[in-house]
Amino acid sequence: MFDSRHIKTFHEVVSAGSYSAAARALGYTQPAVTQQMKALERSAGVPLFTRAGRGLRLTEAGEALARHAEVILGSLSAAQQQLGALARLRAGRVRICAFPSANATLIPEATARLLADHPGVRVELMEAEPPESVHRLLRGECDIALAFTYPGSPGAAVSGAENGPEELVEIPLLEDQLTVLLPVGHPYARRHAVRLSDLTEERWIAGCPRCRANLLQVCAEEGFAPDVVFTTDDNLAVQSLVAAGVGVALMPALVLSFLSHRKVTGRLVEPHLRRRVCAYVLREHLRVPATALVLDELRAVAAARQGC
Amino acid sequence: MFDSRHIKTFHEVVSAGSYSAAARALGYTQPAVTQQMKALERSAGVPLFTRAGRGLRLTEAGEALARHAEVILGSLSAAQQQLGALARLRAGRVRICAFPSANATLIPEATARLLADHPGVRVELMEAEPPESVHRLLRGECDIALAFTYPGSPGAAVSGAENGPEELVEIPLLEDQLTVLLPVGHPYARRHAVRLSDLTEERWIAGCPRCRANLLQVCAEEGFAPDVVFTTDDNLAVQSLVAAGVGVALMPALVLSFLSHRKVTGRLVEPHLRRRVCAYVLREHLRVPATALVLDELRAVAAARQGC
DNA sequence: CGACACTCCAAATTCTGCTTATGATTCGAC
DNA sequence: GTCGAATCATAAGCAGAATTTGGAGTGTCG
Repeated sequence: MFDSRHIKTFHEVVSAGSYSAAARALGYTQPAVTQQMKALERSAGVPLFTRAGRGLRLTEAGEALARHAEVILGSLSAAQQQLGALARLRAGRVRICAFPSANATLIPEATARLLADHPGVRVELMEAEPPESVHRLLRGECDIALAFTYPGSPGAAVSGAENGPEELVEIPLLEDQLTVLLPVGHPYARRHAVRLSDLTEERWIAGCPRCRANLLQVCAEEGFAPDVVFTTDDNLAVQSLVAAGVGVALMPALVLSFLSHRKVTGRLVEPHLRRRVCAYVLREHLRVPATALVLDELRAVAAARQGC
Repeated sequence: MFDSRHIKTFHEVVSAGSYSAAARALGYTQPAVTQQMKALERSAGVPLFTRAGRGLRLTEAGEALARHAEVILGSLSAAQQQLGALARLRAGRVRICAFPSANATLIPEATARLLADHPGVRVELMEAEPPESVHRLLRGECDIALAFTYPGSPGAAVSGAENGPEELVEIPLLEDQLTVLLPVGHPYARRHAVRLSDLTEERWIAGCPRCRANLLQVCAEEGFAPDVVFTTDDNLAVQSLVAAGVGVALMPALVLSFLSHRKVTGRLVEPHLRRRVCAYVLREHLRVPATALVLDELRAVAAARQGC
């Protein structure tokens, strides 16, 4: 097996025309080049050079190796260039798995920022609800998972049993305030904030399973069991159901920011309820430049939104 | 610049699926592989692997490098194979520059032997008279030069002034007896040997310039100046001229062996005259397997002919 | 004929890389 | 759940390699 350094030096010797010139070009001393070429000839088993007065001449084997050297150094250079592009964020692919409301808010904004500065980085997006997204991360099907957790719930992070092997890293992005979604004609629709305990007699519309579980829990903490008459994980359906007067619903502010219906309004709820939106990534993937970059953008976007 | 050994190990790790398996396959210990891959990731600037429980998974950069590794190792292997073929005499090209009578005798015989055992070796033949053939050798236009020298003449070897720089090596092949070519009707045509001093009154046909010079010299040593009525370096013409009775000629036995004319005969000459046929090669070229092989074959052919 | 440039040679130093030994971790089996 | 096999990471030690340094010979050019 030839040493790529020897090949490189050999190629330089051939194009420079002398050992000394090659040594100067490569930052070696001349004896180093002499020894490298000697080692190369040894591993080739055939002389490569013939001395011709002041210059040197290639033997048949030398001519052959010179041709191969072009190819070898070319493919080495191509590999180096491609990996360099990945390292310097001129290329890269990041697979994100997020829940629907993040896909509609954080992800597009972060992607827009990303493409502005690093047009070579590609994003692949897939959708999954919190428990599943982390599983996909652990299965290697995505690089970043976005999930939300309700306080008191087991937490999406460690829901995958042990997190020791894969070293799952949790990156808090924002605290998403929960609002109560009311039809505009509702008696509390003009209040600034609504006490949850004032809604014990309402009919409720519940969202995704974990949202529904959270609803039941916070109501239980307030001392009542909500009358859930409808359950759907389609936020648009929830909004329409509320508008139609079927019932009220808890709705994260993140979702409200991209839904709007003339007949519904979101009000802050007392006590303050919220869900934590976090990004998850395998610790080893933090060293992947493109992944780290997307995480930075997500953090920036979340911080900006938190500020509002 | 990637180290080709690292690329090879990386490729083995990818196909074997683990560091340990790659180490076993390559004859390394496991920590050696760990260090090599660490160094490779350092020079790549990007992580290449992600640990997935017992196995490992490639990152995007790792996938890219794995694809390049195929190409790199392929071209390295191709180079090694071609140089190996040259070293093991499965391929090779030898350029020989010889004088006409060698081209008609020694060269074909040696080439026949050569091709029998080493069909991959190619011979390129060019023709030149002794002074010129060595010059071509020094100019790198051929690998082996065949030349003849007459005793007492300056010698073809050092005729190129200094032989220090290029280290010209002289390899004696055979001692070529000179004969005198007589028409069959000549009074001495039946004698076993003819004394040169008996031919003082003959008309002479001279060959190439150096042959002519040799003729003049040997005659002078016998105390007479030959009456040269014709000069040509065409041996066939010489033979015909002798057959036509124009004169007599000195003719090396090597030439006689492939010329034959009913009306002429070659007789040994007294005193014994001969020319030395030698091969010349640059000392460095002795290490080129194909060149050395051809020299061996030439030596063998010459020795066989000498024995006759 | 002298000066410069190039190469080779030999020795010493610095270095990189491999190995051995040890510890931590994970997966499979009982 | 626990034991055992296997894997990887780390540290220390050592050997071999590669480079640099210093010196000499040689050809080339002015």
